[in-house]
Amino acid sequence: MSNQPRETIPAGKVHEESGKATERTRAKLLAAAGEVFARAGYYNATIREICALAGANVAAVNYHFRDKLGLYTEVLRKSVGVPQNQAVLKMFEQDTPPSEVLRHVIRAMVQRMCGTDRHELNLRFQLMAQELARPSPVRSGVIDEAVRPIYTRMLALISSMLGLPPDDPKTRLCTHSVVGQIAHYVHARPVVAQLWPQQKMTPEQLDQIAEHIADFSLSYLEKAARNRRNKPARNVKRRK
Amino acid sequence: MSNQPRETIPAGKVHEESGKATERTRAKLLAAAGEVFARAGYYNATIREICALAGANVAAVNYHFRDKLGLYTEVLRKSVGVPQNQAVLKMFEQDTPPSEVLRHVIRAMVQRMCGTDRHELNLRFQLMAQELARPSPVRSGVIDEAVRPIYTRMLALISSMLGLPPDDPKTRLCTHSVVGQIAHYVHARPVVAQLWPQQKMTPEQLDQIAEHIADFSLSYLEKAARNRRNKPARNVKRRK
DNA sequence: CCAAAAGTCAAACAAGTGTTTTAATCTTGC
DNA sequence: GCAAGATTAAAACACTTGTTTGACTTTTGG
Repeated sequence: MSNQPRETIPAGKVHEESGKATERTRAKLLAAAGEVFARAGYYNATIREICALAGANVAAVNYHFRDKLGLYTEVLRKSVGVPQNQAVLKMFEQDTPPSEVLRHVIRAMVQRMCGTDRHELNLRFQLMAQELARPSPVRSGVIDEAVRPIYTRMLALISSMLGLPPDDPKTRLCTHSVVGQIAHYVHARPVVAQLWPQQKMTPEQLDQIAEHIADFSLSYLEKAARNRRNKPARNVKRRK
Repeated sequence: MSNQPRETIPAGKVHEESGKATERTRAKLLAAAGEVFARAGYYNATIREICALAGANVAAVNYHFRDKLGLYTEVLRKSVGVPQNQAVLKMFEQDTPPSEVLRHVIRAMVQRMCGTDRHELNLRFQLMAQELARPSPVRSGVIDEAVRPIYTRMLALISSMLGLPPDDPKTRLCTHSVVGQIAHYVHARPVVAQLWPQQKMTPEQLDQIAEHIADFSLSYLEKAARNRRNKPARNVKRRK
């Protein structure tokens, strides 16, 4: 009896991006979910918010994806499995000195994790960052498929700079030092904002942060590499 | 219902556990809440878990403290306002070279934040760490009263090492680099555990981590200080 | 000793969440 | 065109959480 209470599909979008209405709902849900999950993380995101953003009913999530976790998993698969993914890993195989490669990688991670726009490529990193801070039920899989590839290459890169095996504790520690500096600006953002109000996370400032992290890290890495080259038979040891 | 809303909690009571039963309940609640809040953070902690640990009824929280936030605030006040607090800040005024002070501070923060036992002193740092990752409604106050004092001294310390003003962007960036490395092991603990299973966070390994973070950071800080001393009129700039 | 206040307890309440149901609507194949 | 299936919608459900209630028990002050 009742006319459609709220705006049904506006007349003009009969032939949208992908033809069938059902596929459009699915796509809109995925897009909205990516947005919300990337901003709020798995637990803080609510299905109702995602559906409101997508203009869909809450039951749509259960129909198209099994449940919240199914939707999240699909978002991850879309985000992790895309070919651009390879572009990220290609960063590690540039034809430049390792220090420059590291600098590029750091800059990319800072911009993608801290930036506010969530297009395709950034999404992956922002989801990863959320997973770092508040692991979802699929944490293990996310880490293995999304985090570990980058982590492994990071280990390899730093390993080559240090002249140590990739699984040497020192290599690990250095890698975590680099990643930790980056992740800090993502995780502790509200705290940083209060302690350092001038820091507004503009693209220019993000670049400055990235440059600093690179400088800060390379100082140790290059020194350790020099020490290692001079006396390659023993551990790097220079304090006290 | 006759209680005036937002009445402050009776803070002057200093009776210990041996006192009346009511004070004992209060004390047990505070202890349990400290434990749970430090482990799970404000949002993940539940009143029911706290009360179960304290052996009290859920209504006790609303009776003795106004609500969950009142309990949390009281835990913070107990933890932040204690005289041991000063001991932490004293670390910054040791009669040793700045680099050694920094090393001590880093070691203390790593052990206190990452350790599993939650006695008095560790509590403060673990609560701070939780507040860094997932700010509670009283975030602003916590930062001003608990985080900022340490942050300010850290800025001052690194400022003195760099020969730059405490609010120089470089000083800020370096401070965040140090803190970020530490916080990473707290926030991303499950991820680190999966990527680096050998890392068990034993006291010995925590010490190794702390030493590394100090070495890693001092490399840049001391080099920057040297460069600054040699040409004090211009910015530190040495790459490319 | 005993009432009144303070404190405790089990239970209920209120609000938010993910999920399911049921019916209505749309799409599709014949 | 139309019935069967696919999709959507509104409401209800189940569960968790913080909070409150009202009866009960303990403590307190005279």
